[in-house]
Amino acid sequence: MSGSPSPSAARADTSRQAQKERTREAILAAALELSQTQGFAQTSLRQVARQAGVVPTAFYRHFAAMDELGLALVEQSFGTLRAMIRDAQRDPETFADIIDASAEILVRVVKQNKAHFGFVARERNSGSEAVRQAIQRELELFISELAVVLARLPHLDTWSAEDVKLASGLFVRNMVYRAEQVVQMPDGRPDLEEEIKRKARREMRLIVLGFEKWDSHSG
Amino acid sequence: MSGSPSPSAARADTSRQAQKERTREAILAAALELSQTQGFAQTSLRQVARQAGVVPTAFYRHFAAMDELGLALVEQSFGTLRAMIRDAQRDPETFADIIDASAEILVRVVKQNKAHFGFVARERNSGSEAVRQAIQRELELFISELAVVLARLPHLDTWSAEDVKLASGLFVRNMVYRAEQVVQMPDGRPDLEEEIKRKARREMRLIVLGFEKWDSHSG
DNA sequence: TGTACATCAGTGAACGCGCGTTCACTGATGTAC
DNA sequence: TGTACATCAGTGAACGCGCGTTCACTGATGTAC
Repeated sequence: MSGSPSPSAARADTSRQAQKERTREAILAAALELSQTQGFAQTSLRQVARQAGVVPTAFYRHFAAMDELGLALVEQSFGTLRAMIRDAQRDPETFADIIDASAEILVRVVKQNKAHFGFVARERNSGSEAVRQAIQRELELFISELAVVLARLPHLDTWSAEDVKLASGLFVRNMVYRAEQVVQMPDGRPDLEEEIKRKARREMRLIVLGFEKWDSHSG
Repeated sequence: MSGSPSPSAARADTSRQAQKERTREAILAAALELSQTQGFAQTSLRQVARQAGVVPTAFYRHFAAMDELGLALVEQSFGTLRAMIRDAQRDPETFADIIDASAEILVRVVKQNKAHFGFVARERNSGSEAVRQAIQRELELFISELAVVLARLPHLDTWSAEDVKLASGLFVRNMVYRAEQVVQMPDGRPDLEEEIKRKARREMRLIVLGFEKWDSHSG
């Protein structure tokens, strides 16, 4: 009850630093929203400033150019992606099947973060050189991280590191594809959502069957 | 020897119709080339006209707007993609393994048509609404066409139509991904080229192993 | 607590530029006789 | 073949617009005493 905010915390609301951070967030949010409908490369500095509620020149207090903003959005987006994987790993096993759980989590998290996943899908192949390279590097890193998780599973635990990474790549790229579909899904269509989950599950099962046979081939 | 061109064929070089067609081709080629480095959406009508060697207003004799040009490029690109599949089907079986042949053909054809494949990869998720939808429709069609071919193969010949299409989708999407890599590959790096082929082969084999097991599961 | 000065996030005017689109035009190709 | 007229692909000037970037500025927040 008496836990009143400390003076410094209360002052943070109006401190220069806090205000600057708020403006920065507004710029990031504005760019992300505008990117959703017209793509980041077609989004102008002046549009971002207008949407963020600042004058165009204020932009330069936060980013040297649009490319720098783009890289910040890449970082933000992959933060969301990593949070999803952490989520999936600590999820209590309420699903009998890990594939069912993955499909559920994928669709739920992507739906909640359409802007970030859409940004990655769109700019992966079409962003500026810097943005594109940042995304592809992050995706490679992400595939390696998932490979570490996969390497502990039955069948895969005897594979070579390269084989596990190949499997991880197939999973991630198929996941990216299904995520693109979720992003483009119109609102209020649970039927489409179930259809995507169903397809994702069947694809994952087909790949896993390959795992099992590959295992007995080379193991 | 005496097979001289017919008068009408000779005149075609300077006929109004032939000249118009040549300009149209120049515009398409200019747009494709400019798209490669900066993306189609960032390519302006004036840039295209300049590169094609005509004045900006001449553009309107051929296309109502840039979007119409974009749709023409989608058509052109999928023509290339379909030619690749026909190529693959009538290829004499000089390879013991159909997977080896597919990897070879994929890399060879994509290398020869980097502009078209790059266009599809880039604009698939980031083009204008019209261009994006056209590409996604063509890709779906393409997956259905490949499904017809796959349905004749061992193991798959007993599958349901839906299962075959799922397998076809996995193949095509993985092919699209490896094609993106070939497009981005610097020239004169046969080592990278071999690496991509090798990975593509291994991925296809893993999926095919899934086929075989799925087969005995549900067949 | 009060005062005097420093910092710096955000402002607003101004610039030159490339853009898409309009319009009246030119002159080579095409057609009728 | 030669002439007179029609067609129409490509021209060139002009327009208003939004763009990225510069610059000197303002006034609230921060700091030293």
